[in-house]
Amino acid sequence: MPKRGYHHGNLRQALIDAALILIEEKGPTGFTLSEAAKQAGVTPAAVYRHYQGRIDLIAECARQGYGIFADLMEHAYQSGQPSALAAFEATGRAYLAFARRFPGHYIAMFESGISVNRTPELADVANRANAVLERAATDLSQHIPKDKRPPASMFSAHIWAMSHGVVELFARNSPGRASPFAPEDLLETGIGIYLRGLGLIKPED
Amino acid sequence: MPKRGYHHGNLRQALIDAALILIEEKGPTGFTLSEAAKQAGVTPAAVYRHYQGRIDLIAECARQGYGIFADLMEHAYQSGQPSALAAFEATGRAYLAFARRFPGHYIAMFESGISVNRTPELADVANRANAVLERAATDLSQHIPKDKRPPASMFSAHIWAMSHGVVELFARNSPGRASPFAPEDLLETGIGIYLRGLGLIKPED
DNA sequence: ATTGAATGTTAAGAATAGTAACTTAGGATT
DNA sequence: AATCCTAAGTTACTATTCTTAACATTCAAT
Repeated sequence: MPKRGYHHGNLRQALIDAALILIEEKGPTGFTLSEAAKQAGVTPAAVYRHYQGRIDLIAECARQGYGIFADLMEHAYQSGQPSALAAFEATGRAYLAFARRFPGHYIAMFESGISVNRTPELADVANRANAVLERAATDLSQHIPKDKRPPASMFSAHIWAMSHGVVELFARNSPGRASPFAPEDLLETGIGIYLRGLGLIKPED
Repeated sequence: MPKRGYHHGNLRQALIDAALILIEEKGPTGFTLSEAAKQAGVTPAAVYRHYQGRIDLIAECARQGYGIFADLMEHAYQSGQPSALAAFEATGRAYLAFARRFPGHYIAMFESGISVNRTPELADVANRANAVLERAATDLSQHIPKDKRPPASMFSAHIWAMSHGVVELFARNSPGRASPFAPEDLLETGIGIYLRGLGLIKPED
């Protein structure tokens, strides 16, 4: 931990780190720019040297989050190759694992109200993540007869929706909405049933 | 519209109405208690005669939302009787219809970070909504052989997750995350494939 | 008519967001 | 090495918001 003089040295990232912790603790609503500045050991006004304001700070959290997310999904996809099914399932698991492991990023990305079209850069990295899932879906689609095959983008949208829904409803510590099942199980069984519906895995599992 | 004197007459509800519009426009984060008060034509301090603060105001929006939600789901369920499948599908459609028609309520319920266990009253009404979906799932489950039947609560959790995911990702005007499909189609096809996976509808549809 | 409770308002505090003007440190150029 | 430019902080200030406390008004029941 480098002793800090007048200049911080790495304030830009320190603010992100502080914001991520605060977002995780108190939600994207519940933290103030001043708090993030204090966490980083700096006056509130210093933040404006690096970000346009509070929202811009959250947007950068989201941007970094999408980057990590896309990398994880990509890695999971590769790890399942050459089996299209294994790759697909690993990608699904990676979704939930990311939400668990990077809650601050996840919230900034999906629960903060930041539009993904805020900047072209943000849109790009978000598309990259989306593309991995869609590719996994496309690969797997090949095993469905062409005439009964839903568009890969629809396939991937379904999976994304279920994954996101499980995360939002059951993986966050939403007291009261707790289901008796672990989110991982919920997602795995849900996707399993869905894939069976597409004829991609056998009835007996 | 009654001319307003010193006393408002129905401030409690007027604040809710104002908050719902503001939530819809600017998100649960983006509106201030003062704005809601101004909308209702009253000073900020007056709000505290009826609510403990901003969060409490949002919580009441959520509570009313759950009430409407449960009623709609209940009605949809009844409308599909006596067919378990029709009732189930109507219930699913009602979910999305509610999100579309009452966006402010929906956001207060699911995107505001309000815990459903904030008050016993809130928990009750939320459970009532949940119970409808679970009952629809239970009914439909009867058509699955007992040994291959997933628990109804899991079944309903899957459907809820997919519904919620579709709403969050594709039904809100999330620019950039727009899919080429209408949310209604996405949900209907998604649930259709899922039900097929359970053997509840025939392969040829 | 009087009184009490409910429902407003004004006034005042602390905190926050954001802006402007000033200060310091460090690096490049000479 | 001395100088100067720029990046990155600070302090100081205003406007807005949240929240409480004290005061004012209306309504309804005696």
